[in-house]
Amino acid sequence: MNRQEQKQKTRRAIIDAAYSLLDEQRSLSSVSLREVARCAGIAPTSFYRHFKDIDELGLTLVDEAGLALRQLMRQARLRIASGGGVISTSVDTFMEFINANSNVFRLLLREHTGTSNAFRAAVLREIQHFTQELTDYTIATTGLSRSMANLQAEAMVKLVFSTGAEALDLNNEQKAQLALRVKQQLRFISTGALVIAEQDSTSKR
Amino acid sequence: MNRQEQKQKTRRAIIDAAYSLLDEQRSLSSVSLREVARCAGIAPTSFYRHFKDIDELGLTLVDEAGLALRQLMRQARLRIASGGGVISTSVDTFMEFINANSNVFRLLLREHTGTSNAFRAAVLREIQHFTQELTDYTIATTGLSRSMANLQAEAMVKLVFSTGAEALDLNNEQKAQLALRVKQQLRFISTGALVIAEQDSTSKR
DNA sequence: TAAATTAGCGTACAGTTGTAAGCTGAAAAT
DNA sequence: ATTTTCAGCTTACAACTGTACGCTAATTTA
Repeated sequence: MNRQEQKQKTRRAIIDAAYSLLDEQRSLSSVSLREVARCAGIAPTSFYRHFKDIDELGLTLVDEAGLALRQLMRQARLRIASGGGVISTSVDTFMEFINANSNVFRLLLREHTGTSNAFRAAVLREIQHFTQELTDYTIATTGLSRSMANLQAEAMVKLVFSTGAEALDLNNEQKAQLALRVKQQLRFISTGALVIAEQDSTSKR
Repeated sequence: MNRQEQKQKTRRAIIDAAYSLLDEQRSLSSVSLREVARCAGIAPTSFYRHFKDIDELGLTLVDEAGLALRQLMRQARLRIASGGGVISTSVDTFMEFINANSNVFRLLLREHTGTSNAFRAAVLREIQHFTQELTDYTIATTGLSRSMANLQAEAMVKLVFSTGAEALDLNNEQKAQLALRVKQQLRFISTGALVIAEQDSTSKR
């Protein structure tokens, strides 16, 4: 085996070890370098051959998590194209993501309100990316103004993330009920934005 | 001075010390018993005369923070009674709270998505309390059904908390803009809920 | 006044942490 | 074939953690 290949493999082992440590009870800031190293099967000091800090590893994890989210969005768009309501399909996709990658989503949630400025900023960037794409989609499909579409998208993303956080602690049946609730709530936002946009445009004439 | 009084005073010192340590960079789980003791001006072991754990202290903090929130809600209701829109007044009150008690709000935010089940549950209870009162208020002022009012209130609370989290990192001007945005978004929800409720009732006839 | 209670302290210990220093052996470069 | 590079190791250390144990001095109780 190549030297570079071997190094990449170890790097993967470190990243996977970190993910596996991020269960319900642990956050990035409470995971120690030695613990990660132990779990990855390397000596503590070997960690430095791959990352400068635990923080550098953390940023890598956030980036990977963000990438997973973006892939999720693409998947959702594909499903919409092949029929099914926008809201319903998006929520279902999101919920599936949370189920399948709960540790990844938990990471984003925790670091979103976490103690590291760098991590917070990184997560915020990912969420804004998320919002941006939803804004564009909204403009294209509803003809709303950019500012209105952006307001609507932002509200929706915040609501969905907030609901996702709640879903993490629930069983499957409760998750299904929660999904129904959030779909209805998203319809409130979408309908409200539409009505208010109409009001604004007619009152100006 | 009484012995009990003295003990209460020290207990306060411990609690205040913990709050003062909870700045942008620290969370409850990263604050050590020794650190709190040091900051409160007592010996590490004296901590145990007041709390069994660091966790017991944490729960006390969450409870106090929740109480502060409930007081905030009462204050907001008073202001609404003396004129001013419900939404606008509530958001302004909330934003003032975040400004004046940022460490308290940060505590709630962090522990809401944090690593301790007990803390998460405690924060969740406070938020549900918050939602419940808004639901009742909505029923009383709009005549919406309980289920619709509850959906609306839940969405609003999640949106406001989410926005509050974002506001923590911003300067005053940005906060003001954010407040405007969230007010508009809340109107989306309120209007949408109303319209959909009407649609539902007419379609049934 | 004598006895009991107790808030707070000092000492101590075992366990953890991050990371500095230098070694080894195998892969890569010359 | 020889040298260089470098991923991973072992050892080591100082700093920090939670908390057990027992003492002290002051307040409270009897």
